[in-house]
Amino acid sequence: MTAPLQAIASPRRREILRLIWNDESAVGEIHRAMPEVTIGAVSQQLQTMLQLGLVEMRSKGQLRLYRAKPEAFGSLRAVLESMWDDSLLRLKVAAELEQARRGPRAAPKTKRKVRNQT
Amino acid sequence: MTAPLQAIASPRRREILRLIWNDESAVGEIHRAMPEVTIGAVSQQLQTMLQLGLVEMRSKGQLRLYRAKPEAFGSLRAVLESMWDDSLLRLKVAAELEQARRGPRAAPKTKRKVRNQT
DNA sequence: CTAATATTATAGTTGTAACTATAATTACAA
DNA sequence: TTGTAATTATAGTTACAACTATAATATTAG
Repeated sequence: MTAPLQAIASPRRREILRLIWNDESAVGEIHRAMPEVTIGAVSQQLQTMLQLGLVEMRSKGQLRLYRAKPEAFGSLRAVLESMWDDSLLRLKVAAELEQARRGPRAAPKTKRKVRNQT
Repeated sequence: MTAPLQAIASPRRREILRLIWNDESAVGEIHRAMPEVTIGAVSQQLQTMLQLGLVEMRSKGQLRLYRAKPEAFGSLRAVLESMWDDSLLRLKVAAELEQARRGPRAAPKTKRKVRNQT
């Protein structure tokens, strides 16, 4: 789920995905819609999404035709909907909160925090 | 719509949001659930989301109680769903593609590309 | 007032995503 | 073969998000 999330979080990847959501396109054709970046940048983003299984590719002559795989975004959709609708999730969250209240075990004051834990 | 998207794209912010999705919590209480970062980091993320209108805050004594605003994520949900369901959007995207095919105006070869256009 | 607690403000550090430039690859055509 | 077009690979750069450390602020209690 986190892969499709990262994909649509980037404006550039959203732009690319919209172009190949319904029809396949060659890299150069996609690039024509966003001439403010190099074609290499477009190719890189496509490679990334290909590795994540979010798009598919087929060769045709010297062209590489890319197409989005909407199915790959289904899990994201499900999670998003659950944030509002799924009462079971709400109970789960409430339980976790309650547990956090009960076991507060303070972090040691002298502990050196690790950096950049995205 | 892009604001809530950025919010849920970060694992840390997702973690925070889940904790205050149903009930309000003080910063210190939220921090107890993620002792691997400093409380300052937690406060910063809350400030960011507060500015974006994704959470709300009220003071109670020396505490600041934060709570998520699920309504603020509604537009995101709508956009996500439209990616699959809304046939009107599909037509729109197809039209844009068609336009891109017709007006390909090549980028000048010598043009120095601007960097880091996220 | 001072002290303690909770949080925020601020400045600095760092990892990484998104980019550029350029070389290498691949497919096709003359 | 040589040449051209399309794309990818690679190495380098840069902006920024996420963090740390620490100082400042606010609230309550004694």
